[in-house]
Amino acid sequence: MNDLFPANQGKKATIDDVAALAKVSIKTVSRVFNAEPNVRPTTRDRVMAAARELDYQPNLSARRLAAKRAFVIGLLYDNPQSDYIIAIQEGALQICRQYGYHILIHPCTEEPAGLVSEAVNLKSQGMVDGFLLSQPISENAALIQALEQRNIPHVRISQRALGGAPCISVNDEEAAARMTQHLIELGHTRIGFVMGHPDHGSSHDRHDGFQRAMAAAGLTVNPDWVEQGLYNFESGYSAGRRLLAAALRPTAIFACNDHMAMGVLTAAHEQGVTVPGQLSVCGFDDTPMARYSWPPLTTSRQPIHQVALLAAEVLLKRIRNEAGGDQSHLLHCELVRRASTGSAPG
Amino acid sequence: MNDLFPANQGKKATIDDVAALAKVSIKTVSRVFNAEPNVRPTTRDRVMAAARELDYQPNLSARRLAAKRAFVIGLLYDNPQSDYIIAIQEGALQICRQYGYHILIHPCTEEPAGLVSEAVNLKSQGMVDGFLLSQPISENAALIQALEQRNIPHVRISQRALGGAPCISVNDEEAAARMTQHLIELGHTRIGFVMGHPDHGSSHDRHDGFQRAMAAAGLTVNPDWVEQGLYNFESGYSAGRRLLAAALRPTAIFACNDHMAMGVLTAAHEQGVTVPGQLSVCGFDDTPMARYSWPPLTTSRQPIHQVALLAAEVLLKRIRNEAGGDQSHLLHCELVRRASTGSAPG
DNA sequence: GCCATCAACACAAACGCTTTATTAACAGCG
DNA sequence: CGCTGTTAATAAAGCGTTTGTGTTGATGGC
Repeated sequence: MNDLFPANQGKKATIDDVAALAKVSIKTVSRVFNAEPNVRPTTRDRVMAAARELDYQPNLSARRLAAKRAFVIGLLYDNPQSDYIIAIQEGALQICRQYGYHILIHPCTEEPAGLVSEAVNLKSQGMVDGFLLSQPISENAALIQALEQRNIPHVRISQRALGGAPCISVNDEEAAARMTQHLIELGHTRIGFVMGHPDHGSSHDRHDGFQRAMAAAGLTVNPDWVEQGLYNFESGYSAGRRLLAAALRPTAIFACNDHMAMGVLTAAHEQGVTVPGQLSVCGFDDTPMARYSWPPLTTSRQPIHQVALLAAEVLLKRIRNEAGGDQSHLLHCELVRRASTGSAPG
Repeated sequence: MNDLFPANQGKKATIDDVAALAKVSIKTVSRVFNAEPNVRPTTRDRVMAAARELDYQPNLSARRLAAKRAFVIGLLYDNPQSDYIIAIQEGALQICRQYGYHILIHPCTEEPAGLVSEAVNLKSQGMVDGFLLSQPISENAALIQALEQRNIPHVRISQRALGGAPCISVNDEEAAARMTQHLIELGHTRIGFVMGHPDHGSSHDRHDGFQRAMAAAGLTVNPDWVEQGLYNFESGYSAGRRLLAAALRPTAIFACNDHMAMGVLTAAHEQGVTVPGQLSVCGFDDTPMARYSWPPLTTSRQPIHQVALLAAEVLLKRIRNEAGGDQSHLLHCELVRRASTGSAPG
């Protein structure tokens, strides 16, 4: 800490102080701080020196008022999975810091009724410059339409194209097919599937991938072995119980996310079914939990961090009218083999 | 959606428009919107009606500049546990919304070197009005001192008193003693303990509680059965392996948090030690994961949500100079019995 | 009926920056 | 050397609030 006298006489320096000390007009100081052209290097240095000496910090409120920009992006989400949200927050923040922006979080835990007006107000009050929409709220048509109609910059993290805004997607279909193929390669033919929440686009994509891989291997999907889940532990648990209660039960269960896979594992443990001896179980997402379960869960790792980086970058470029502010991106998952999947019994 | 023409001719209404329509001065409009006294009810109604008609939204940037308040609080944290942070964010946000404030997140994942100046800048730039400090950064002496020295409002979530700011604490010592007592009541006398990260105050408090309860029951703490951990799965796993490798091993292991308890569970599973038949395991925190482990984990539920509510409320009162802005609070945990603890064998 | 009191409101000056014109400096060119 | 065009810097006008100082009309005590 070399700032023994950081609060210079208790008064914060303003742009006028800097201009006076550097013997230039305030506009020139503004130019320097906004990296605008038409400033001679020598002048620039003089301004910077003066700013440093006065410990000058541009007042953000004033900048915002004058420039009509907030230097803040809003992060909208209604996903209850902490790990996912935290990863998105961290990734987005990493980019924001590079651009000198900040993040305002806006979880929508309650009914989405007031959500649209809340979001619009946030923008019209000058709180934020745009929004990053995480799944599944990024698939809310009313919200997207409202943002689009008012020209509010936004970038969506979603598997579904919706409106004209850029969209950062993960190829869930492909990854689910890859996972199914992994089970098939282990010799499984009786494969059960636990679907995710029907409102999430990802749930359908993963199901599609499963179906495609099964068909490609010439295997039939037994409808009795396909259960509807809700992306949470409880739904996975009850789906697991139902699947394991069948007269002829599957030798492998592919749950659409890790939480449900954990539920399936618990159902198996309760009934004394060994994993992966008698039953292989796999999930999706590679949540931290997947490494800590017993046995550790085979799953598919989403590049969440990468998604967040891209989403924030595209949004900021969009806000700042830079190139690349309208590009969508498609990312891929990575299969993570752990101990919960093994060769088919018999 | 009843706002078919929300953007009234595309131009946002200002306080002048409202004043003109209501036939009062802008100062009066300001009074109404800030709930200040000296406005006749009839006048107030006229202003509100005009505001509604024009869909007036006070411009926050202008308010901030003029009032020198940001209507935003910063949330500082360096805790890697997503569930904890998300819970804190949600609780704090709940209170903030009541007061019309917002939250700016500021995780400090890297070295805390620049942290102090970052935080101070955030305040001096007018980005935030104060800070909510979560564990363990709330125990960073340099940061606390800097905030205190510059009179930056802050509230700490921590077990350790530090400086003069209000502190929201959880009685970890008591809860750990209660948990230990639970094991003793189940007949255990050979009880192992996995400590948390030495930098976290909570780790020491929980250890103290354990020691106290053991002493109170006339049991001796075998130093061979006390392992140092780091509050993560891996450290719990290796501590578990060491404890289970002992010639005479404990019949119960109390891990200082759920992550480490999961590690102990995995170590037990690997060695074929049945839980809770041969070994009881308990954790601390009641993370969502604890419900989903096998067997479900006995743990101690921290009132995280309550902590966040209180912390935000005290901070906002402090910022707004209301009563209660200097009160510290101490909350209590709740023992959550699940299947991972049972009677001592033999 | 007059002066003090007070509620209710008007006016104008900040707040600290960006932005739009505008002027000054400076080069190239015939 | 004067003309033009470009670059560097200035002056002044907002941005939409809050806030301090003034002003007015109504109330009440004597």
